[in-house]
Amino acid sequence: MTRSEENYLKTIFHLGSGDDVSINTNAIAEQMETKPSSVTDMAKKLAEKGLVNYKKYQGISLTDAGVKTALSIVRKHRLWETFLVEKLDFAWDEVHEVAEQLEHIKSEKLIDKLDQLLQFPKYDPHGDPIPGKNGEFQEHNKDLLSELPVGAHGICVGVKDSSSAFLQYLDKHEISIGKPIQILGKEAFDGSLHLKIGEREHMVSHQIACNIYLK
Amino acid sequence: MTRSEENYLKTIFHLGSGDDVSINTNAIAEQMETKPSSVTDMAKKLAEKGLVNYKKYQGISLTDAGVKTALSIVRKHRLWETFLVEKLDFAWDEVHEVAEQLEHIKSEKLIDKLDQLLQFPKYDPHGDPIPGKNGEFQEHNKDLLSELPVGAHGICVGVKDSSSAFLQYLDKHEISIGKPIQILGKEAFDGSLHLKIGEREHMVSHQIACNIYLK
DNA sequence: AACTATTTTTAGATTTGCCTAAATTTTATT
DNA sequence: AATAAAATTTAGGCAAATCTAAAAATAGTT
Ligand SMILES: [Mn+2]
Ligand SMILES: [Mn+2]
Ligand SMILES: [Mn+2]
Ligand SMILES: [Mn+2]
Repeated sequence: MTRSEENYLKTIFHLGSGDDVSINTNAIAEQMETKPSSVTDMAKKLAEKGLVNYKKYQGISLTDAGVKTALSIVRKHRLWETFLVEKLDFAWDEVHEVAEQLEHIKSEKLIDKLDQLLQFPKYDPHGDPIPGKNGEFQEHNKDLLSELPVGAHGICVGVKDSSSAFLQYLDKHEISIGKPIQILGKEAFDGSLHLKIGEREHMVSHQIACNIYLK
Repeated sequence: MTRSEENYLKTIFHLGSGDDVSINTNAIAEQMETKPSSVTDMAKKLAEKGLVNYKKYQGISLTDAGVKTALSIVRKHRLWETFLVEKLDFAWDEVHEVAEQLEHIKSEKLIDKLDQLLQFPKYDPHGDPIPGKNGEFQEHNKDLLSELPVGAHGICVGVKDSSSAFLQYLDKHEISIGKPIQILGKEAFDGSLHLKIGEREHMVSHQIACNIYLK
């Protein structure tokens, strides 16, 4: 399994939300910052190896073997991100790029030992579930802040957007995983929310609310 | 800097013992398990980038920039090996392969933080010195067991051969870094040594003695 | 249904790193 | 010094992963 193949599988997995939905060539190309023709080439190769279902012009989906492989890469990615934050004091907006590299290291023992060192974490620094050795994982049953009614309250358990810019915005406004959040009011005009975050009160735009998960 | 380029620089560095000795094309090819013609190709590329001195048929040596790059890769390799042993309970004969992959991860912050987590180690699990951020390192002033006279004693501070087979031999005979060793006698015929290792006595062949460093 | 726009695939080229086989240069031996 | 052996380089080619440009298929619109 080459690094490129692994990255394609992971991208297809994420675009399909793990289910075996059929994904567009263009969507994959955009996500991977490559050209559709390159995606077609790789689709053929992965189909050859039994990792994706591919019929010309019909889109691409992962086979069971493909899902299994994708999950093992996601597992590595999220374990490494957790390691970087927990053991090396990285901020949660600094880990993704490095984990993109580390996820391709080939050593079963390494990842098992890492899991053990971290005491078998269930969620990564962004609240995303970490698949176990056999691919099983527990997704929080969470809701987008933007979809909850006024008066709702809960604990922040994750973020949808993991970009550095968004995470730094959250840091600046002291929003982090584990923080209790209550919706005090909603602006009808633009959907912006009046929140109570811990002890403080804050206004956040609709766009922000669309990227915060509450439980 | 590609992974392949980094591996060539590291190999040239090791074959030249760090000095700017001129290395044979064939020696590099053998060490890297590749063909001499591939080495020639890479020599041209690295020379182009100012990392090696290369004139046709004259052998290859590292420039100052090349040494600096090689040292930074060696630093990463040895820090990762130390991490694997100290934090993930790998045996010293299991770390090299994985470190071969990890040494190519690109993140200055990662390696600095790893260094810190390990409390700035000076030597790796095989007794080899770990270069600092600026390439400086302290080599033990050590001697090969095979070159010491009868009666000599000291502490095992390193191994020359880091192969799994050799390290497992040492484990089996309870020879490890830090162990006191004394030469009780030497067999004139085959150069094998009668040793006191800790509290035990052992015979080791000349070949073994050629791969253990004492201080 | 016919036409247009979009998506997707094909064809052909490029780069990196490697290979084999042949040519060249250097080194060792008569 | 001539010749043989060994080391090294060149020439040409291949596979992976990408690209551009053109062709083909699908989807959307009058
Ligand atoms: Mn990530
Ligand atoms: Mn990746
Ligand atoms: Mn090593
Ligand atoms: Mn390497």
